[in-house]
Amino acid sequence: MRAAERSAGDEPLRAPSGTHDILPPESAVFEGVVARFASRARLAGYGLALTPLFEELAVFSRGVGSSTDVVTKEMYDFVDKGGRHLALRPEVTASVARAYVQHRPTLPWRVWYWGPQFRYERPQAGRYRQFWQLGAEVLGTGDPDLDVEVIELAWTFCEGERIPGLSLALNSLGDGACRPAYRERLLAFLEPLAAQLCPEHQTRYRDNPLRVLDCKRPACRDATAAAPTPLEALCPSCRTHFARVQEGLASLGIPAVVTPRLVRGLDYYTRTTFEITASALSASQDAVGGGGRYDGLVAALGGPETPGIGFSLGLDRLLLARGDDAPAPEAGLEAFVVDLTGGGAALVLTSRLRRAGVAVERAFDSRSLRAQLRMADRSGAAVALIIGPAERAAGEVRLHPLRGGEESVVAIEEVEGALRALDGAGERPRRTGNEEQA
RNA sequence: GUGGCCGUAGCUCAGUCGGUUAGAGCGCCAGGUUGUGGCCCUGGAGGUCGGGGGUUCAAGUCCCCUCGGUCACCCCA
Repeated sequence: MRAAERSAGDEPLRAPSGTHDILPPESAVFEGVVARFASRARLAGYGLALTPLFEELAVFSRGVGSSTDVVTKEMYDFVDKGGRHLALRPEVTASVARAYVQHRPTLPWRVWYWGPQFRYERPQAGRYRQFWQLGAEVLGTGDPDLDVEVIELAWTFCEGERIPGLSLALNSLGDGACRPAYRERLLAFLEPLAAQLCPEHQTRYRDNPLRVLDCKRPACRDATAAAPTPLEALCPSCRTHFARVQEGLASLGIPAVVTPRLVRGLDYYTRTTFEITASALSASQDAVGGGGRYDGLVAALGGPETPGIGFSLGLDRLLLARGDDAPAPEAGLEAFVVDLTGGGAALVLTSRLRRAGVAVERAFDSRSLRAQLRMADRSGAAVALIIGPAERAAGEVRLHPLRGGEESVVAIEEVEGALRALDGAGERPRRTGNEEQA
């Protein structure tokens, strides 16, 4: 079945598999989360970085690592009309590092971001082909205090979003000094056990032995029960760094759980790595976010040796973990214009009010008064502004409160003042009956 | 990539052993009230029963294929 044939059929068009529409009113929840993250990030000195949704393939193959699943099987890559080999971004950290190399802003450089990412995987609950992330990255300092600060931002933000059952896993993977030696040691350990590993890792363990530690299949779990962990192989400076990160987290009251087998799927991590999980998510997709230090990434992309650390949070999963409390938000409308004279009066009045900063809607198609008032009621507006032939002739507007109150008539030039007055009065809850009668 | 479950109206679903013109609730539209929303009442619009093939006098219902959705494995956010 060719794609062309498939789309030529007369089946209704729908969003591609693994993507989903985020529409009102739920989209307002999404919007709110992003806005709260933005303000937290700003407090900590981060600026917004908007990098392209697609990059040269090499940004990811060299940045993320050519043996990772993300790069080998999950990338949406394509050749454009100019023959460039591009890929939709499967994550953002590598893009940020590329942007740093390209523009060389002064260090330390703190940026936050949000936007969609793409991975070609089989969709399931909490896992999409286009998914949304919030994240932050800091380049230019290897100070462990920064690790603490970055983890704190991720952690306190999740807490602030009232996600139930949060926990924080922490590990250190070592650096350029101790990791290669550890890798050899692990390989030597795995070599004689290869036949006992799960089918997938029987050959793959050579490319990326650390991943075997993280494999959830019983075969690998049993075979590696006694395997050395990166933590016990840390060199002195990595050990000191990790100790200070733990101290710092403790001093802020952040409950990190040291998890020696936490590996994570991207190759660029060095030293500190962490993952935030939520018990409300299904056991296998319980990560709402994760991150870590990547002191070699910038150099791998052709820049100078520059340490860095960051994290990203899955927006879709954040919302999923928080449950369906999606607070159907009000439209926020102040007024709804009901025009019984053909619509021209509404056209002029809504325009005038909107220019004055009043949130206002109207009906179209010259519908009946009853129909227009029904729309006004459902719109959530506080008041209907009725213009019939009589009002129009007199240069007036009838103010009809929709949530209780007395109807009144004002000169059309004074509508804004009257709305303001009503708004002021509404601040003291005055229930004048009229709502919910048995 | 592998496996389980599910496809009937915009939404949630019913549809008996295969049997007449495929139903309900919600939503939407109109009217009840010639200028007053919600509640109530009446009426209306809206369906390739996912698609194709087969069995049968007869298929929403049984069989095969296919497409789509969903959940899980794997991996990750």
